[in-house]
Amino acid sequence: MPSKNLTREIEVDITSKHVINDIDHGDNVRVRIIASDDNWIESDAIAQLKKTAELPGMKLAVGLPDLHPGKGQPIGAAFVTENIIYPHLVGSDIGCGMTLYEFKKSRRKLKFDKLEKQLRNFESIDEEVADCVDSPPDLSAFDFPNELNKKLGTVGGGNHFFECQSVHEIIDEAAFDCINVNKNSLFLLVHSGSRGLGQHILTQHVSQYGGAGIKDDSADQYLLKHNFANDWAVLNRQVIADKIERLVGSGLKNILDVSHNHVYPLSASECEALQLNTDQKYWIHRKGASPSNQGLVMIPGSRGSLSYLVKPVISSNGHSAISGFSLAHGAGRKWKRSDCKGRISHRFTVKELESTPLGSRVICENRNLLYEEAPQAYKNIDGVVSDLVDAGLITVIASFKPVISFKTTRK
DNA sequence: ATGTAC
Repeated sequence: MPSKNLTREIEVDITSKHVINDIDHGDNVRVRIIASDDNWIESDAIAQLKKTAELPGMKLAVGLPDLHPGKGQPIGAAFVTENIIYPHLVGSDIGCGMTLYEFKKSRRKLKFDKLEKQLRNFESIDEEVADCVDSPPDLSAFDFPNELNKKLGTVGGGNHFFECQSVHEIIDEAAFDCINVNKNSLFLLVHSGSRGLGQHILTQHVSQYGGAGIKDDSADQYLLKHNFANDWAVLNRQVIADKIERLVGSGLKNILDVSHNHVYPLSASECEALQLNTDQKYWIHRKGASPSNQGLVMIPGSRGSLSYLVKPVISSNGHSAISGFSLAHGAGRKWKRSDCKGRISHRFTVKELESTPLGSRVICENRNLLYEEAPQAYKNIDGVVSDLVDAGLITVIASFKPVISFKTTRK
């Protein structure tokens, strides 16, 4: 693969703006986009990244190769702040992420026609499964509404999905061997989050404090709720897998779980790697960005393309500070949701959209979602992954091919 | 993304 010019770096001087809340932000903020010149990124997303970088206490704003516009702040971005936390930069789906499993039942015994039929029953057991989760999170600890736990084990809408996959190509044999899975197995990738809970927490926070950030010495309540939502999201993905185990009659072995919407403190060595004053406290906000400092990461493409299992590069001075210890979380949208129906419905029939060029099947009874999540609505994952490779942030272990993608059986 | 908001 030819080496490309990477990292368009923009220095934004915000010294004269926004002196609020006793937070000194006299230093320049660094705004960085990790993308090659041939990776098209919407100008709105770059404008949102720069705008967000002007928030008080901001030290570093990184756009990953899947950067695209969001609601006010961009998606596919990581933000390092000093002594302040911004709940709206985490967003409403706190703890949203990816979990990868290996089906224990051998691939030969998993017939795809039968598997599809079994998975089509996924939502018919929503209630009974949610009601018998072994140790449901204690919502009363924060006065959260009891109904929230009824969503445990549900996928949700938007870009959420689960997908059965097979190994397409192993690029790094040694690293693949370390994962201790069979290359002939079927795999399950689950993408979901904290459903109504994260939404509730953000709404509650905004109604109490407005859109401003919180100084971290008074952020305990938010952080406790945020951590609760992260745990809830991890459990949600686990319960989704439990349902699939039950429907398919195969065990599932967990390989990795990675959240891409959260805020966490940076360690002392990470602060040092970013050349930040270690007397202060620094926070990494990730909005649609995977951590590069927590082990292996799965970067899925659209339902019509490959997903990549990658190993973050650990540089001599720790994990890669250049990207704010973060990676792309997916391909990134190319088209706005509202544009998809108009662009796609006259080109493809529903039947055509229910399978993909890679031969996989799509379970999505909701017409709008079928258009909004069509492969054409997303950028090419290969370019996103090669940008991360060329930036020295990852090495690729293996690629995975979709077999069955599940969105919803509800109209 | 959300048992949305118009």
